[in-house]
Amino acid sequence: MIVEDLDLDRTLSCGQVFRWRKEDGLWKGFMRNRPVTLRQNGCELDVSGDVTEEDVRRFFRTDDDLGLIFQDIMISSGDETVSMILNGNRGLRLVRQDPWECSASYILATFVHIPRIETMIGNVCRAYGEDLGNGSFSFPAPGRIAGDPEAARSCGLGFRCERFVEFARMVDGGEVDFDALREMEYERCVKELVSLPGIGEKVADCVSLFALDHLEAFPVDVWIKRSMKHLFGIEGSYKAVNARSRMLFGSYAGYAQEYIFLHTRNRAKALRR
DNA sequence: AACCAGGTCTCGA
DNA sequence: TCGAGACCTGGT
Repeated sequence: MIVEDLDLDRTLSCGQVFRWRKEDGLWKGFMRNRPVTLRQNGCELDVSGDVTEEDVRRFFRTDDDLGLIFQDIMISSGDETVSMILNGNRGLRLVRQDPWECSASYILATFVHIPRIETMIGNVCRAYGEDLGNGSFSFPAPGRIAGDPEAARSCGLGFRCERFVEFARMVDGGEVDFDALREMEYERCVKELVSLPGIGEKVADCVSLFALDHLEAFPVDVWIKRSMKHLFGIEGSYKAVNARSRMLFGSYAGYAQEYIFLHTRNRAKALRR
């Protein structure tokens, strides 16, 4: 299939997803919880796996017009540094993740390095998920975890275990309405999410942005915190940095966030040589 | 072989 | 609201 304005490497290695890997030129991961392999040459995208073209377009948010989004961010910020960062990393796209998997994963992503996050998620999939063959497992439905909370203890989740299980219970019990969260406005969505176990301001922003279509969400992790101070002189509490950044970048602040994250990480990598 | 981490929670000011 | 301290444990 043909997909414009998509750079697989930038999109899948900028830290928004945890279950994608590049193996000899091929990107292997999941869409709709099914194994998918991707190969890209320019605009041509070869997809193998039990998913439709529509699934792929939905995942990569191909309706998001990067040209328009860049324009909007530039009108809002009017900053040359931003322009350079956006154009230097064009093709990076936000992806649309499943809300349950996204929130459950980010609950595990607290106070640990990324490699360990991936290990924890892998353990959870192996313990509760469906065996899909070739050593790959699906991300388990919340009911699987709620039905056997003991099995979570051997997944190496540490102090996140309780939060993770309790959250799974609530989702399984229908206490979390992701569709409603998607429909309501960003600020209220965050407010609701933060009231759930294991979800603080940062995770709430990640879920809002990566799974619930709130493109103005602006997750502030340690890296973004440093970048915002360095590049734009924005610092302070989470709320302060989040609010000022959204003010600076506008309705698509979330896209700006991903671009800044990738830019900063690439620059840090280059600097190590 | 110690060290430290995509943050959340709790509590006091 | 804000800041400070505690927090499992495994990659590096």
